This record gives sequence, C-alpha cells and structure tokens, in this order.
Amino acid sequence: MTIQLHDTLQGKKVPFEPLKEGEVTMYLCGPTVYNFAHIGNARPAVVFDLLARVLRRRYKLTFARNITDVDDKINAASVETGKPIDEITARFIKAYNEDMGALGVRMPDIEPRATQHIAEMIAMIETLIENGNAYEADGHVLFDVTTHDAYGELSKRDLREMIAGARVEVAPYKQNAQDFVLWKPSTPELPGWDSPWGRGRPGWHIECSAMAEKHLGETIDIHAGGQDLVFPHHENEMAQSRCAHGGAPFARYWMHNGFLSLDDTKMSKSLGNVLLVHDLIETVPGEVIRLALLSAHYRQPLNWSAETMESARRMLDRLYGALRGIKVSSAARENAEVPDALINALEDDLNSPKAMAAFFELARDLNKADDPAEQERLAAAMYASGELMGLLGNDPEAWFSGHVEGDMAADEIEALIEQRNAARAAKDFAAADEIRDKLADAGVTIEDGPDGTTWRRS
RNA sequence: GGCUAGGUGGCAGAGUGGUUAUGCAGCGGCCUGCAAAGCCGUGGACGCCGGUUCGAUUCCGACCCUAGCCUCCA
Repeated sequence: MTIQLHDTLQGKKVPFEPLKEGEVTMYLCGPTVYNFAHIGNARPAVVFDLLARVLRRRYKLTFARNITDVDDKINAASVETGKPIDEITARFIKAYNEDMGALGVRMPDIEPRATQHIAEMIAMIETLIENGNAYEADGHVLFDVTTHDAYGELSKRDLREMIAGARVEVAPYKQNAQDFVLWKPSTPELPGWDSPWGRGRPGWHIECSAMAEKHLGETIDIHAGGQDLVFPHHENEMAQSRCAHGGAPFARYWMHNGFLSLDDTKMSKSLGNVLLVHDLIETVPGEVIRLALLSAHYRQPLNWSAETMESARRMLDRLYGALRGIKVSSAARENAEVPDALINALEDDLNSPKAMAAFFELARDLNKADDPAEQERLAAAMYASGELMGLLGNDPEAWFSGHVEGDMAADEIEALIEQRNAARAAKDFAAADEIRDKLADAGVTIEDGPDGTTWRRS
C-alpha cells in the first residue's frame, strides 16, 4: 500500500511517489517572527510534524521549515516596542521552537532564515527579469503574472477575472493589478540590502522560493502550509519558481491544513481573541494540545474551545490509564509493533482520527488482557504508537499526579489516603467517605484496587 | 458576486452503495463496604427535495445552511 496524500493542485487524494526513490523533500512555511505563535499557527506545525514522522518510517526525509525574519510586521513591531529587529526576531524564533517543542513538534532538518538567503533571492529575481517574467519599476521589481499561463492553477482562479475584478487600489508602478512584488526599496531606517535595483528588501513570496531551491532543489516533493496560504503566497511561489527553473514543476504535492476557529469565531487581533500557545502550555500539558489538534482530520476546519481540550485530556486519561502499573522492559520496547490499522490510517492522507480509533482499540485490548506477557506486549505497542504520533511521552503515574500550582501536595494526599484506609479497615465507612469527599473537593479522585489505593487529579 | 471545502447520533469526530468507527456522555450488568477505574452488553445518526439502483447516509441533480479564500494572515 503506497502512502496517499491529498494534493491541492490536483484537488484530490493521490498515491505518493517521491521524485527520487527512497528520498523525500518537504518544505513547510514557518512563522514570521514578530510575535508568539497562536494556536492556529500550531496546527500546521503539529500536523506536518506528524506527516514527517510517518514519512521517516519509509523514506530518508529532508524537512525544511523556514523562518521569515524580514517583514513589514517585524519592522512595525520594532517601531512599536523600540527594540532592535535582531532582538525581536531572535526572541520569537526561540519562543516558537520552545512552544512547538512543548507540543511534541520535532525540529525540522533545516530551518532556513530569509535574511541569510538574500543573495539567492536576488539571483532568482535576476533570472526572472532575464526571462522576461519580471520588470523593474520605480525601485520595485514586480512579477508580471500575464507571462505565466498557469497562473491561478493552484488556487483555481481565472487570471482575467482576477484582474478585471480587482478591488484593491492598483499601485501606479504595476502593469497588472495582480502583479506582485519581488523586491521593494527600503528607507534608511528599514532593513535593506544592496541590489542591482538599489538598496531594498525582498517581497514575501520570493523568500520561500529561494530557500526551497537552495536546500531542497528545483522540484520538491511536498510543499505544505495553511489553507489561507494557497492564495496568494503559494500561487506566487509556484509561478516564480517555475519561471526561474525553465518550467520545471515546483512541488509534486501541495498539502494544506484547514482553518482553526476559536469559540466559533475567527481568531484575529482586532477581535482580541488570539490564544497563544505560550500561555496555553502554562495551564495544560502540551500533549493535550497536540492531541486536540490531531483529533480532527487536518483538512477539516477545527473549532477550538475549552471542550476541545477537555475532550483531549480525557482521551489521554484513558490511554495512560490502560498503561498504569505495567512495566515494559527495554527488550519489549525494541520489539514493539505499531498496529497496522494505525499506520494504514496515517498513511491514508494522515487520517489521525482514524488512527486514534486504532489506538483506543489497543488500549481496550490491554485493559482486557490478564496475561502479564500479553500486557507487556500491548503496552509496548502503545508506547511505540505514541512515539509515532508524538503522544504518551510521560510516565503514566506522573500523568495522573501532575501537579499544578494551588493543588494539594502529593504527600498530603497520600497521608489522607492512609487515614482513610485505616478507617476502612476499622469499618468506619462514614469517616472514610468524609476523607474521600475532602479529596474530591481538592480535585483528587481515588480508586481502590486489589493492590491498594491509587489516586489521580481530575 | 466568484472560487474551494463542509453539513453524520446529546457532544466531538471518522467512514461506507447493503455488515461495530472511536472517545466523552446515557442506560443495564459484573466488580466494590459504597464508589471510582476497568470489563461485558445496549439505545441513538447520516441538512432538505428529487433521481439512478434490488437497495443510498454513501453516486447524480436542484435547494437550504455554514466556513475559508478573493486584502496581511497557519
């Protein structure tokens, strides 16, 4: 069974075949580093991290996720805060990787930065001018969309209609309304680099084209990002790269994740409803956020709410609950096998909800098993599945006793449980229940089992 | 207005031309001092209207509704 992926360009799910046998190149549009990442930004990072994990089982993967560190929004943030640009970008690059790391997102193989690829961008722009695809006007260099017949193919738009229906005011130096900037002039206060067209800075779209070419080659296997990047960003990237590369295909597969809304509303700064990952991980384990993001298929829209997280937490409670008290030897871990149903689901266009169903079946089998060897085998399979999906990274006991500020301390809880068990032994059930209620009020649930009493925070 | 996705049981969310998604919640049972957790069993669904078909939630068409994009945006 070959891996199936949904390709935006073809508009359907197709079998995945890399350009080079056994090797895959993947490029994901990363953050513009002017602020902390919000939960919507985290979705592509988590989803395509999972894809990377799935691909690495079969292929030698080279995964690049860029950093956009030259941008008008960064300049604006610098003016607003009075801090130098370098300081802002360094701070948010670090924060981005820490926040995504908390969600189980592994570092990509390559993390190229726009400011370190200015020469490549200038070279590509020069090629585009030589080829007649771009023109210089008033200190700007613009891409002439009418020179590329396939323009609009990715976003399924008709160029003539777009030009006719343009609603934005057209800058006087543009030949066509839809022409987009490759290079623009900088004032002395703004970041800028010397170029054949004067001191200036690159347009957003050319950055990704140049970085993808440098690190992954002219034709890459998978280009991924959020759905909202299809137009104009990816459409423009594709146009630039193909025109600069003699028409060679740019990406063999385009993948786009669906949008995330927050409490049924679009997240936006103007509405003031931006939920930062940085803040969220203070209150919930990153694993809960990761699972919540994977609980819907990546192409579906996803509404984020308190219930979304609560549901993900309960799912993890169930998985960790099955693993409680089961020791897994290192030998068992090495021989562990991820169930075929789970792998097949992930290899079918990254069907993470279906994969989770397979995960829960494993948990149920483990709950049912009474032979210790079988228990160990199933527990090992669960850990291996968790490894593939970036879940179950915690010790089960630690998961349930996870301590949040303001909670009752573990030793206090255990002292109370001891008192309660003494009361139970004396058949003073009223006193026992009183202690249990007290613990319940403190958010602690206790469970009497054959080997004594265990507890967890609810 | 144009383009692209969707509308599934109380909630979340997969999938399928006739056969259990899964998780949470519900109901019955086992277990327990009583619970909880777990196990066993169980009810409940495919926006609306037509069409194709022996049979459609699944295919086709119309309609209604929702979201995203068309402008910086994951």
